[in-house]
Amino acid sequence: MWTTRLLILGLVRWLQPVHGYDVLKELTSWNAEDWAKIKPGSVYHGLKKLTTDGCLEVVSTEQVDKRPARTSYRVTAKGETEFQQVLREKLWGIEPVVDPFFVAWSFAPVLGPREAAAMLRNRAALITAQMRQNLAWLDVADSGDPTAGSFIPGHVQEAMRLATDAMRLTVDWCERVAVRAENGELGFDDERGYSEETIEHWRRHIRTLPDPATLRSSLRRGVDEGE
Amino acid sequence: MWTTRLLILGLVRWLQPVHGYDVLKELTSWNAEDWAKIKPGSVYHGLKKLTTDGCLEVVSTEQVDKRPARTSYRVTAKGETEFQQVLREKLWGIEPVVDPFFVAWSFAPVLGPREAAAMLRNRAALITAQMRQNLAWLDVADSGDPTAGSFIPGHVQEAMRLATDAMRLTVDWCERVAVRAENGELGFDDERGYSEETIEHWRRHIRTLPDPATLRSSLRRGVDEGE
DNA sequence: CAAGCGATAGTCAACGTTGAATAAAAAGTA
DNA sequence: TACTTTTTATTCAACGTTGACTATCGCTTG
Repeated sequence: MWTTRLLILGLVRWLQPVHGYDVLKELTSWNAEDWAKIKPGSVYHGLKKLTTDGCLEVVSTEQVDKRPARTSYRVTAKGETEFQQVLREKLWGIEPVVDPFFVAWSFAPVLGPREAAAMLRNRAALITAQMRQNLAWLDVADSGDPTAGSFIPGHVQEAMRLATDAMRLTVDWCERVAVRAENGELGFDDERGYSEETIEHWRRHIRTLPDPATLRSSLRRGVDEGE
Repeated sequence: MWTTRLLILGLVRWLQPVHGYDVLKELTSWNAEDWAKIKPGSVYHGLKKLTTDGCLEVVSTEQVDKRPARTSYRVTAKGETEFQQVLREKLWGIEPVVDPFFVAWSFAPVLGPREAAAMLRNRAALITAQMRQNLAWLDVADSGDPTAGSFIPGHVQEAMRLATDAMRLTVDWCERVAVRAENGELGFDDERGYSEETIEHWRRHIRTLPDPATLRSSLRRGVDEGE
């Protein structure tokens, strides 16, 4: 994906000279593994690919003691051009967003009206919880004393605000559609309803919300003294 | 991605017995290449993988004349179990949505306040146009005479409605943030503004909206007689 | 009637992604 | 002090994705 490549190129450009692990740490502090689905293995591959493509160059390969060698990179002129080019191509264009939920939702009629409604209400609850975390996060970012600065750039805060509003929308949608499902207005096959126990069974197998502590740790960097 | 696998499994389950090309055609009629980012190559691979995993089985391999042989599939008991299992796992759980725009947006400060504002307004315009197409689409689905039926299932219509509302939200966000960017409230570096010409240059290189005809053809199946 | 084009039906090599493995130092803990 | 866990730093084989390719049939169009 271009997202992986742009993210790496942009981070090297910003932090240069850097080695892979530092890029990785920065990405982790951005929580990018979540919202950009980028994994460690891809970062190292990306750095090597960008290098063979002439967008990055190796600054040094230092070895301290017996630890693994660290290779440092910096962007070349070609890399800078590609960065500017791709950044604008992606910002000025539009691209459909894939919400994996709606892939599964295509087959929602299989659930039948009762389970579908229960599922949607469960979803509303989960998303509401996430939304609250976002709101708390934005609260901290807002009220962080402006001198020390809350290290969360304004444009990132705005992105978070949009995400939060989108969640609110989704929650309302879930509740509205749950009602429609129950009322048989979506044409779901009534025969296939599942018992309360089945639903409880599935509910138990669901991954819970990401640990609030995880989220907070990614925040720590900016608000350490805030507690 | 699990989306590819579930989509294929679900479609074979629904259309069985089917061969690859028919699954492909169905996916195309769903416009799935857009909203699920699934490509032909992946479909054939997916069918083979699901077969070696014991979720599908080959019904027949018929050869008509000298045309390429068509392999037909049907789901096994194991496949049915996996379908039910995965479907619920994904519907009852939540998973972060990746909006590639926000990957690029991370580097928005590079644009400077002027280009950022112009970019956001351009984005608002593009998304507004898409939104109008969605609204027109929903209009047709709504007013399609209920006897012949508009062949667009209620739950799909609802999904489209949410997507449309999310677009409205995004458009407002773009316009609001454009103003903030211009007012220097986002801390973008002022030095890096780009001239009108540069902006015009980039604008010219941007992919335009998907051809309305494409969208309409995916609709044809349901509303052929509507024109 | 030949040429061209789209639909039919699928294969495959090249590429990107990812989980797992490696391995040593530093930090925590009993 | 001895033990375990975490952090540092990266490699790699296995797997999934994708664009490009093959090849035939049927339909239109000049």
